Amino acid sequence: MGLTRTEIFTEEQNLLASLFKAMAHPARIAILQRIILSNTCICGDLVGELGLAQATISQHLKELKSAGLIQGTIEGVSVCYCINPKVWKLLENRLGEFLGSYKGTTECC
Amino acid sequence: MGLTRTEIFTEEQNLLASLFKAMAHPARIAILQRIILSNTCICGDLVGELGLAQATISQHLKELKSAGLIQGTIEGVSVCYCINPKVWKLLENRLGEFLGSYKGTTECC
DNA sequence: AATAATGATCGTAATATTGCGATGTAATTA
DNA sequence: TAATTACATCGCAATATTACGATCATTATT
Repeated sequence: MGLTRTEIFTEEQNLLASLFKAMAHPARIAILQRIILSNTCICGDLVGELGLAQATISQHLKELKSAGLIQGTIEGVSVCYCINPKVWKLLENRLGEFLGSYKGTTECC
Repeated sequence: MGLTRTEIFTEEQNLLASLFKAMAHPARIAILQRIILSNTCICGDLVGELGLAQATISQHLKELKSAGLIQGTIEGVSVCYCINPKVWKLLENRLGEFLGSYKGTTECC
């Protein structure tokens, strides 16, 4: 017990859940917003701007990266992160589909 | 340590994160999909259809309810759940806004 | 080469999540 | 009223997440 039984769900359900999970933390939302804002990538800035330790930021970045939402390239001494356009589009599509599948027509409960 | 430092983030960031968190599990995605499918509410059916114990389903329903995504009303001996249209719309708007704020214009990393 | 700067990773403590059996509760049926 | 049905809640074990200090690796500067 204690671990998600992914095997009993569909690919789609697991994919959506994992994308949601990657964004299910205010720090990661903040990181994404910050990256989007200054379209051109950043990184060390994040440590200064969010009030979290460097190790913590790095960990959150890793999660976003392993979910595919962002990508990072080494740029001299620092690392430049930016949105992964492909995955972002996929997310937009799947999410739009999922959320849009509910047409609040008939009032029930 | 070990607990999310919500106080250092904005309302918006915390709200988005909590909505994502509510949906960050395949079982809860499955439950939402199932509720959406048969627009009219259900409940005990879920236990039969997803391969999880009744206690587990009940727990997931509670999380979805406390996030405001669904609502339940007692219907005789059983409980009828359905989407909370208001929160769903809010979710659609906020999410659309957030995802849409990225215009994959300039390629960077 | 020595030092500094930038991040990643490790180890650890605190807390949260997931899943389930067992039990409790309220309404329905016999 | 007793039994049944449909859920909720409790309590527990296994695992995951969050945060951070400390340390490691890599590149840049002196």
